[in-house]
Amino acid sequence: MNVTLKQFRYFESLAQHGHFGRAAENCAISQPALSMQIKELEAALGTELFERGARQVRLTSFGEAFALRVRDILRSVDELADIARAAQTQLVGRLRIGVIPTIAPYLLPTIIGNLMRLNADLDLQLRETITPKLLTELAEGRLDTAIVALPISEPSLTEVPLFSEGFVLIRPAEDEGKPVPSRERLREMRLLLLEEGHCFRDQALSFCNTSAAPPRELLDGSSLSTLVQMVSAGIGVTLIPEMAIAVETRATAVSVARFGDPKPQRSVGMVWRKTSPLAKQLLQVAELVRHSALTLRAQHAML
Amino acid sequence: MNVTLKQFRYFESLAQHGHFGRAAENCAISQPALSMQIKELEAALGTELFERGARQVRLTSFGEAFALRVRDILRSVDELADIARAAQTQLVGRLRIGVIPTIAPYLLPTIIGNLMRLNADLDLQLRETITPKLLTELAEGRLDTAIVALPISEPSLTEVPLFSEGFVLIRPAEDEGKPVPSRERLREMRLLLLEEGHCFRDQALSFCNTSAAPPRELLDGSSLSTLVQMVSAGIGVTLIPEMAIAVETRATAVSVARFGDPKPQRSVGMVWRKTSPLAKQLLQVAELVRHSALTLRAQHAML
DNA sequence: TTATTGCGATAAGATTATCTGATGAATGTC
DNA sequence: GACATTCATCAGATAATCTTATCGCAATAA
Repeated sequence: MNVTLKQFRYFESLAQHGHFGRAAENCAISQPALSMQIKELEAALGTELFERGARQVRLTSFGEAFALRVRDILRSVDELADIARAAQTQLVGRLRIGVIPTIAPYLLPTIIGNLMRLNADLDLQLRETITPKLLTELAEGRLDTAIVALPISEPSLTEVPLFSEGFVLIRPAEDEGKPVPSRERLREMRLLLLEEGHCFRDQALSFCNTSAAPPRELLDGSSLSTLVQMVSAGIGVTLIPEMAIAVETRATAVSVARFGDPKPQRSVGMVWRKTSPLAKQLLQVAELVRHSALTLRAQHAML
Repeated sequence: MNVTLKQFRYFESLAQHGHFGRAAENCAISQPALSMQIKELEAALGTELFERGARQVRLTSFGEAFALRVRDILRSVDELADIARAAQTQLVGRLRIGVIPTIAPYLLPTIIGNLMRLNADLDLQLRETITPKLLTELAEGRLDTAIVALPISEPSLTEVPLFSEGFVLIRPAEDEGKPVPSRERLREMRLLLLEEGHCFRDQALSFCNTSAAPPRELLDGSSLSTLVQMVSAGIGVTLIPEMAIAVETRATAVSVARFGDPKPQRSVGMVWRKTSPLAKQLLQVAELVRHSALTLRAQHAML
C-alpha cells in the first residue's frame, strides 16, 4: 500500500491531540479506523511515528520531523483546492487572444485596459494575424479565443457575435464633397486592398461584387495604414472599417465618405473551441469586448 | 469527496501522456478507472483540468498551473517516504542521552566522538544529572535513553548492561605505599562523599557496609573533582570510579590505591522505555558506548 | 492482591471506493 | 459510408475503509 492524504490528515490530528480517541472524534471517524490508518502509515514508511505509552501517545523524534513536512504538504493541498475554487468563477491565469489585423490596432487598447481593470494579475497573451492562422492556432490549443469576422462556420467552434461595423470609403482629400460612388462606379476606380489572406480584403471585394475575379489593377497593402497613406498620395481609393477611421485619418489628409444603402458592413465576433473549459469566462470576455467596442464607437461619434 | 494523492498521480500521468489510454497503462490501471478519477478530481476542484478534444487531451491553463504544484506535492511525499526508509536503519535525527555525573565527564567525549563519526548529522542532546531525575525525564519522554548504574529495576524500562567498573581509593599523596585499608578500617577514616542523590555515594557507602546510617562525620562534595581536591588538601580520603582516575589525578598530588578482594565495583548500563521505537538504534548506541568504555580503559591501562 | 477504569489493538461484518470489462458516442480516416 | 480511435458510461466484481463489539494491557482504586 501507498501513503494517502487521508493518512496524513489522521496523522496530523493524532499528533495534535496525542490521543487516539479524541483524534478520531476530531476526524469524525471511529477510534479503530484511526488506529488502523496510523498503523498502515507506519507500515508504509517502515518506521514508527508514535510511541504508544500506557498513558500517552507521543510522537517519536522522527515523527516530529515527519509532522512538519506533512503539515506543509497538507497546506499545499488545501491551497490548491482554494486556488481552483477561485479560478472557476473569476477570470484568472493565462488568456490567449488572437485578433485579426483590421481590428487589433483599434480595439485592443480598450480591451486590454478593460481586462486588466477586471483582473490585474491576468496573464494576457495577444496574437495578431489573419483569420486562417488564428483558426489553426485555436484548433491546436495555442489560443484560447479569437476575435474575427463572422461567420466562421466551423462546427468545432463556438461563435459569439460581438458587433457589426460598416465600411467607409477613403478618397483623396480633394474628393471631399463629391458624390459617393455607387458599387458599380467603385468597381471602375482604382481600389487599394490588403494582401491576400486578410478577410477584410474579401469583404471589400464582396461589396464590389467582384469577389471571384479581382478587377483591373489592384495594389495590395499590408495594413490599413499603408492603404490610407497611398490614398492620400492620390494612388487610388480604399475601404476601411468604421472603427479604424479615427486612428487612420488623424494625421492624413483624406476624405471619408459613407455609403448609402446597401451599406457595406461586416459582423465581428469571438470564437473558441466548443470543448474549451473557459467557455464561461470567455462569454464574460465577449461581453467585455462588446462593451469596449460600443464605448469606442461612442467616443468616435463625439469627434 | 476529497482529493487524493492517487488522483494526483493519475493526473500527473495524464498530463504527461496527454492520452487516457496510455496514461492509464502507465498507472497500471484500466482507462475507465483513470477517466473516473480525473473526473472526480475535477469535480472536487470545481474546475476542468483537461480539455478533451477529439484527437488530443490538453491541460487547461489552470491545469498547467495545477500540474506544477501537484508535481511539487508528489515530490515532497516521495521524499518523505525516502527519509523514513533511511531513518529506520540508520541512526538519524535527534538523540537525547542522559548520563549520571560520575560517568559523563569521562565517557562522554569518547561517546560523542564515536557517535558523530557514525553520523555527523546526528542531533545529539546531552543531559547530565542524577539518576532519579534522569529516570523521570526518561518516563516523560524528554530523554531517549540514559546511562546509569544498574540495576534500575523499573519494569517499564529496558536495561542493557554496558560494563563494570571498580572503585579505587584516593588518599593524600603521602599515604602512597601504605597498606590499603580494609573496609572496616575505611569506616573509621574520614570518607569524603558526593552529595545525596548521587548513586555513587550510595555505592561507596554500600562498600563500607554503612549504607543505612552514615558514619562519623562526612563531607559532601558536588563532584569527584572537588572530592579529589579535598583529599589532596589532606581533609580525608575518597573513592572514585576507575574511569575517573586519569582525569581526576592528572594534575593533583594524591595516591591511588586499589582494593583487594572483595573489590568494590558497580555495573553501568543503558536504559530506555520498553515502548521506545528507537530500541533498535539504542542497542546500536549501547554497543558503541560499550566499545567506547573499553577503548578508554585500554588507553588508561597504557598510562 | 483484586476490581475497575482508560485506552489502544484486534476481529468480523457492513459499507464505500475503486477497478475491470463491455459498450456507447463522438470524431476523424480511408 | 464503413472503420478506427478515443474518451465516457454502466454494471458487476474487488478491494479498501469504516463501524461495532471485544480484547488486552497498564494504571489506579479498593
